[in-house]
Amino acid sequence: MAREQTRAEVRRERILEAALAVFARRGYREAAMDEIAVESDTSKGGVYFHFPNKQAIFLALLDRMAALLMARAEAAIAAETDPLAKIDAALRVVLDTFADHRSLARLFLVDALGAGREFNAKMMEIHRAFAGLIARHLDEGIRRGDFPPIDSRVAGLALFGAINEVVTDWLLDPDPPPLERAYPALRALLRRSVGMPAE
Amino acid sequence: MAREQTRAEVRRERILEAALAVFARRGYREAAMDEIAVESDTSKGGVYFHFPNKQAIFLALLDRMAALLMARAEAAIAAETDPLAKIDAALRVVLDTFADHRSLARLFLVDALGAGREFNAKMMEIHRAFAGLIARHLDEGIRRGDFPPIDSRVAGLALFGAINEVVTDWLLDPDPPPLERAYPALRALLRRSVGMPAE
Amino acid sequence: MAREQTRAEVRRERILEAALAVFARRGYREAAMDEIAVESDTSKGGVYFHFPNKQAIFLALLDRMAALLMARAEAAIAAETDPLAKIDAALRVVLDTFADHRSLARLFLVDALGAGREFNAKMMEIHRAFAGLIARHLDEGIRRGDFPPIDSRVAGLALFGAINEVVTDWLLDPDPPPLERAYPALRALLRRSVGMPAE
Amino acid sequence: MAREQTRAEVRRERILEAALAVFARRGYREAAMDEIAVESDTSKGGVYFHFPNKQAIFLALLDRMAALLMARAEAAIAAETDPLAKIDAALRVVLDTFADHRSLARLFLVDALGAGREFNAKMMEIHRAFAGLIARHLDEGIRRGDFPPIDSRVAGLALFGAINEVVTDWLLDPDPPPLERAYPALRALLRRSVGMPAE
DNA sequence: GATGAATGAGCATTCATTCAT
DNA sequence: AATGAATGAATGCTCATTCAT
Repeated sequence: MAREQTRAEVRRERILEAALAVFARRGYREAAMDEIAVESDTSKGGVYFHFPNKQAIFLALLDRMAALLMARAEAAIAAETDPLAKIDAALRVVLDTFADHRSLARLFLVDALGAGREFNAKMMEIHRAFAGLIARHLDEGIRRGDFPPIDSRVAGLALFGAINEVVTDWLLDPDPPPLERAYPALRALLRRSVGMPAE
Repeated sequence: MAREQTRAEVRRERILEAALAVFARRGYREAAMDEIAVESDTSKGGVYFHFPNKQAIFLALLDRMAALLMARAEAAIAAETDPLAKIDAALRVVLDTFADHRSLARLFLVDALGAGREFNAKMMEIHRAFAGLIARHLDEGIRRGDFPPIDSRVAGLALFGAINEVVTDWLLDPDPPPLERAYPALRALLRRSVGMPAE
Repeated sequence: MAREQTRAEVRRERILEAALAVFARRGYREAAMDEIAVESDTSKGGVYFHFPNKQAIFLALLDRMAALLMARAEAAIAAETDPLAKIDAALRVVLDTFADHRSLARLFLVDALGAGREFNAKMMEIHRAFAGLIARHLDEGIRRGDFPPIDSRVAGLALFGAINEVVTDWLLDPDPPPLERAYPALRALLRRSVGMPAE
Repeated sequence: MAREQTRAEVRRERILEAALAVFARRGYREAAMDEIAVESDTSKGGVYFHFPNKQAIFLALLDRMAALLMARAEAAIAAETDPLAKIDAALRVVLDTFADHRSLARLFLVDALGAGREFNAKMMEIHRAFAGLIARHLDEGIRRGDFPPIDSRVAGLALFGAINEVVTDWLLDPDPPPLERAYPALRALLRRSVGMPAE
C-alpha cells in the first residue's frame, strides 16, 4: 500500500521543484547549487544528501519532463484512430505544452543540448525517444497502407526536428508571436511530408 | 591588388584557428583562454590584444562558419535551375559539409545553443538566416507555381530543423553510421513536404 | 553569560587579524587575498565564505580600528573634568596609540585614503567622527565659557588635521624621531588655538 | 636664446596634460597607460619614450603642482609685510587654488598619499616643503617678537595639516558647501594658534 | 538526516612594460 | 621618434563538492 510520502521524499521533491525553477531562470551552467539549496529551503549539504551532484538533478528533471511530454503525446495519439488525426493531436499537445511552459521548454530544448558533453548521451536518448514515437506511428501507417513507405527512423527524426526548430525559434525570440500561429503551416507541411494532402 | 596580410592579421587568423580547435575539443565553457593562447603560439595577452574577450572569439567563429555554409549552399543552389535540383543540391552541400567537419558541426549545432544566454540572439540570427534562405527559394517556387502555397517562414524553419535534427542525431551518436545514409529518406521527405513527388 | 565564540566567529577573527597584518605589510592594493588566506590558515574559499570581497575586509578593519581609537579617546576624556586636561588626555591617547602601532597607523592614515575611491565615503565618515568628537567638546567648552566661540565643525576638522599631519609625517619618515617629542609643541598649539594659554 | 619648444618637448607636455586629466579622473591606480596614450594622442610606445614608467609621470606632475602652489603662496606672502597679513594671504591662495581645481586637489591630497609606498618619500618631501614654508615665516615672526616661541617644525606641520584636513573634507564630500565658507573659522583658529587675537 | 563551514582548483581578464620595425 | 603588437605575471572571485558536528 502506498504509504504517505516519507519526509525524505517530500524533501527530494522540493529540491527538484526548486532546481527546475533555478535552471529555468539561469540555464544549467549559471545555476548555482547554493541557489537551489536556498530556493528549496534546505542547506547545501541537504541537497547533496538527496542527489550526488548537480548533473544528477538536471538529469532527473530531464527524464521527468521527457516522460511527461511523451505520456501526454501518447495519450493524445491513443485518443484518436485516424492516422491524420493522430498526427494533429500529437503536434497540438507538444505545441501547447511548450507554449504553456516557456522557460521550461527553453531549458529542455536549448540549454540542455549545450549543457556539456556529459548530457549528450541523455539528450540523444530523449530525442530518439520522441523521434521513435513518431517513427512507430509512421510505421503503422505505412503498414496499413495509409502512407507511402519511407525510412521511418530518419523521417521520425526529421519530423521531430521540424517541430523542434519552430518551437526553438519561438523560444529565442525576445518578443515572440503566439506559438499557435505556426500551427497551420506546420500541420500542412507534416501532412504533406508523409504523403497526405495538406487539407 | 590585395597586399599581403599584415602581421596582425596573420596572428588574428592563427588565434581563430586555434580557438576553433580548442572549442571543438572542449566545448565553449570548458575551453580555457590559456589553451587557446598556447595552441595559437601566442601569449594570453596577445589573444586579448586581438579579441576583447572569449565570447567575441566564439562569435567571430560562428559568424565565419555560418557565412561559409551559407555561401556554399547559395552557390550550389545557383548552379541549378530546376527547383527540385536546387533543393537536392543545397541539402547535399549541407550534409557533406557537416559530415566532413564533425567536431565543427558539433560546436555549431550543439554547443553553441547552450553556450549561454548571451549567444541566443546570435544563434537565432543564424538559424533564421538559413531558414530564410530556404524560405526565399520556397517563395520563388510558389510564385512560379512549382509548389503549392504555404507560410514560407514557418516552412523554412521546419525544413531547416528537419535537416538539423538528422545531423544532430548523427553528431551525438558516439558510433554513428555514415551521414549520407540518411540522404535518400531526407530527400524524399523534403520533396513531399513541399508538394513534390518523392521521386 | 556570553557563550564561547562559535567556530565561525573564531575563524572570522583569525581572518581579520591576518588581513590586518597583510594590509599593514603591503598596503591595500598590493595585498593579495591568497596571502590573507594563507596567513589566516584558511583557504581562499574560506575567506570568501566569511567576507564577500576584499573591500569588505578592509572596511571591517577600518571600522574596528576607528571604533577602538574613538573609545579610547572618549574614555580618556571622560576621566578628566577640566577642559584643558581633556584636550591633553585625548591628544596623549591618540599619539600613544599610533606610536604603539605604527604600521596600523600607516594603514589607517595613509593607505586608506588612497585605497580607491570606493573608500572615500567611509574615510570621510571616520574623519568626521573624530572631528565631531573634538567639535562636541569644543562646543561644550564654549557653552561653559571656557573657550571663545568658533565654528566648531571647521575647528574640529582643523584640530584633527593638525594632529593627523604630525603623525603622518612621523609615519612617512623612514627614520623617525620618537613621536612623543612632538607632544609639547602640539599641545601648546592646540591650547592656544582654542584661546587658552600655552602653559 | 630660448628656441621654440622642440617637437619632443611639445609631445612631452601633451603627455603630462593628458596624464593629469586621466589621473584626476581615475586616481593613480585606476589610471591606465593606455588611456593616457590615447588622451595624449600618442601611442603607448610614445609615452614610454618620454617617460620611463607610470610612476615617473605621476611624480613629474606632483612636482609641478607642488611647485606651482608653493610659488603662488610665496608670491602672496611676499606681497604683504604684516605677518598676520602674510598668513591670511597664504591661506587664501591655498584655499582658492584648491577650490578652483577640485579634481586636481583630490589627486594631490587624497590619491597621492595612498598611491603606493613608492610615493611616500615624495609625499613627505612635498608636505615638508609646505610645512617648512610655514615654519620659516613662523620663525621670522618669532625672531621679530610677533609670535611667542614654539617648535616651528611641528607647528608648521600642524598648521599645514589643519588646512589640509578642511580641504580634504571638502574634497570627499560628494555634495560640498563652498570651500570659502570655512575661511573665517580657519583664519581665526590659525591666528590664535600662533598667539594672535582672532580678529 | 541536516547543516554550516571549509576547500581549492580553476579562470577570465587587466595592464605595466618591452621591443621589432 | 614613434608605433602597434606582444608579453606574462598577477589576482579577485566562483562554485561544485566534502565533511565534522
